[in-house]
Amino acid sequence: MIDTIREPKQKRAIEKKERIIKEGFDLICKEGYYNINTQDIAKAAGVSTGIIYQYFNDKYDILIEGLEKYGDDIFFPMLKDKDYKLDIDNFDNLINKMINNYIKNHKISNVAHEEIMSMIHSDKNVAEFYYKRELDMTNSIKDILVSNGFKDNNLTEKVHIMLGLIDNLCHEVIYHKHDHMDYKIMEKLVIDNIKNLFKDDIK
Amino acid sequence: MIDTIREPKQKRAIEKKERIIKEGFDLICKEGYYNINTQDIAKAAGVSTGIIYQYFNDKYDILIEGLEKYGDDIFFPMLKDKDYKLDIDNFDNLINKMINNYIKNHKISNVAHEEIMSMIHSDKNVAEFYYKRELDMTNSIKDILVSNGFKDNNLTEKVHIMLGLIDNLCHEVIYHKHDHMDYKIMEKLVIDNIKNLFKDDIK
Amino acid sequence: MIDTIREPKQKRAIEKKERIIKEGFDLICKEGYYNINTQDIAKAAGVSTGIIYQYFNDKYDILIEGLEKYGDDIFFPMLKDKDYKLDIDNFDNLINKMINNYIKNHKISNVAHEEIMSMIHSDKNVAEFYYKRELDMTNSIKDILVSNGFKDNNLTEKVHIMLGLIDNLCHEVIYHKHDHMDYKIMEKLVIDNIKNLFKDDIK
Amino acid sequence: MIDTIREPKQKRAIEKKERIIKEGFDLICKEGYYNINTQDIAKAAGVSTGIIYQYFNDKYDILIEGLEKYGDDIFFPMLKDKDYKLDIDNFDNLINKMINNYIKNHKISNVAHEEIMSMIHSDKNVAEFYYKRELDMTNSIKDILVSNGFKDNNLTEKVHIMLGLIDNLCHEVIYHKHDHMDYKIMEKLVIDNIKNLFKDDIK
DNA sequence: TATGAATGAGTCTTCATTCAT
DNA sequence: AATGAATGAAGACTCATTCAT
Repeated sequence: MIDTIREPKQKRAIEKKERIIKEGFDLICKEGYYNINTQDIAKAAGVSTGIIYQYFNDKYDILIEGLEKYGDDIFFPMLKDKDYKLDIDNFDNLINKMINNYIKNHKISNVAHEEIMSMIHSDKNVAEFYYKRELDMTNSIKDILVSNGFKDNNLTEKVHIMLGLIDNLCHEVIYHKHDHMDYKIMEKLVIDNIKNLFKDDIK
Repeated sequence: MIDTIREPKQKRAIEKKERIIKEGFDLICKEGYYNINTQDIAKAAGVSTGIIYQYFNDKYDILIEGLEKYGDDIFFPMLKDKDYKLDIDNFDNLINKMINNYIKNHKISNVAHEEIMSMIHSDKNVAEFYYKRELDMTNSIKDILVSNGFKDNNLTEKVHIMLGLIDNLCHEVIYHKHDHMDYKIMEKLVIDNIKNLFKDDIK
Repeated sequence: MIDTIREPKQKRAIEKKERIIKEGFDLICKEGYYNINTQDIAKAAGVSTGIIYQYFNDKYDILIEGLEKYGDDIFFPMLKDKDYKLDIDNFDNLINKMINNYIKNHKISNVAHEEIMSMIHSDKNVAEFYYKRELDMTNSIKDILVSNGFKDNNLTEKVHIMLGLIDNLCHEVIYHKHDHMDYKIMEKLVIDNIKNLFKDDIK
Repeated sequence: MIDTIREPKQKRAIEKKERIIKEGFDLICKEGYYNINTQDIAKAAGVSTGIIYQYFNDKYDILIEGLEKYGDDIFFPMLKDKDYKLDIDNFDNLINKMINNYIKNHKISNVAHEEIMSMIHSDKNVAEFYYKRELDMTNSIKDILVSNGFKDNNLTEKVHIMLGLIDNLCHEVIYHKHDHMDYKIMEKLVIDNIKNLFKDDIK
């Protein structure tokens, strides 16, 4: 039949669509995609179930649009942070900033993080989104380094490894609670390692 | 609910329960927890749907028991590999062996890997299982190193970082296909990094 | 329910109502009453969904008004054909003309025909409409015959039977495709039969 | 996923499936396919909604299976009537018998008749079923005539026309109530016509 | 023990109709 | 008069779990 998805033009309608995405994505992140239903989303967004299907093809659509809209906030808020570019007076600063950012970030959207991470492993589109942004992030960091005088000697690969190290560290710090792991030491080791990684490129 | 779960005593009954765990876990890994139903599991195991509820509280139980029984095969097959302990004539060998193992392993149970990884991020019990085994693995490697003369200088933390590096590398190699990433280089960088990590401890 | 149906007075409003009837009836005929929705109709008519309910009580109303306005075009276009009256130089001509008309007619609005036929069998009002017009048609033919000198010897019944014969023939010719049926023969037989029917009345 | 339609093996299950078909088809015939829902059917059959989907792919399936099982009873009960073959002592008898049968038949399952007739015009599979059985009926009558000494001189076509005449007559008698139509006369005319149709073939 | 038929609450989605603007 | 956003009841269908045998 006729395509019934409407792109809202009016301000109120746009706000409503936004609200559905925001609240829907939020619920999905908090409770899990399979644990919430369209009625929950409608209720959370303060709309009727029907309206959802005028703005979205299906429940899955809400997830995807939510991801596009809020995914960066959860996974790569640095991508949006203009200041990021500026204050790399020394390398340690950058690393420290990144670690702190990652941790802060994980802590803020702890659950969301995990639920979406979950879908990265089970849903093609979510995975695609994530890996694309991960690459953006990698390139973004690389650019910062280059513009700070780093030699581009396999920089992409190095940055990618660095991000992995940081991500693992943060994940460990926040979730694992492997009791006998000394996170202060671990952080120091990771920083040393990153520095070693770039030792020949740094200006 | 009255607890009617029976622990099978007879050989045939035990085999039946095993079969449910094996086939059920297999299906869950291949298709995803939410994409298979108890009938599918029953059919695959060659039993009736009813019998499932004499051995398990619910569908979720099958996942958990499957994880306990087969989780190591998927995530940490090295833990069961006796030979692992023996042939570390030099450090490079160990690292190489681990990388190859990880990759082989990922490739063999690619889908299972991803589906369970997904649940690690959304299910507390699965996560708990995973992190516990990850620690076992860490300790196991640590023991190997110690018994090969490594100094225990924050060894736990170092091994953990190493495992993270390897895991990230392998994941990248197998899934990401970030086109412009040079994986040969990346592998070299990772190995160098690991060596740097242990540079003061190696005998 | 408060009766808020407005009979449009202004030219533009009248045109709008007409358009809803025309396009709505068209869609219903083409796709089936249950397969189109009011949004489809509104879109096809170039109006808003809301306005429909100012001119019609409900979706069903559109069908009925469409039927009244366009039903004859689909089922009994001869009723509107002025020339019909004139050129019956001989009886064979009339029969042939009718058969050809029926077939042409079926072919033109093939789908509409079937969809409305369907409703004749399931909807009282549609049935009523159809049978009334069928009677009009019968009487109209009867008048033509009488004005051409036929004796009125159970003419109504005979014309009715004739129309049934023609309708069946045409339906068979167009739809059935009963492979081993010889339609040329069938047509001849039907014509013979009709002639036999009127053998004592013809002038 | 795995195909879940079950063909019931146990007596009780078979009976249940039968009951769903019978009551479901009945409801569809009485109320119209679009006016009943699966819950109605389940309730009428004394089962749960879930069980329906173990025996049928969907609601539509019930219609089709009902048609296959009970369609003949509604449209062509003569096809099942063994006595039909025997007592054609004269032609008038056959015709009379057929007319009476048609009428009785229409009267018994009046509504069913109409609802299914409706679907013949809007659903391909229903149409296909009907036309196939109509042909069976035609051939069956033809065989009876041949075995009673009729010459096969375009017999198929003639029988088809005859059936059309009878069907129209009966339909008129039962539904139309065209007040000023004399059905006694009409019946006589139809019989005469049929006889004329076969005048050269009768023994 | 075991079967597999049966349950029915719960899911996503549609759409005639209403309502705020 | 007109718009089109919004409603929410209703529909088809699924599936973890229970139950009669």
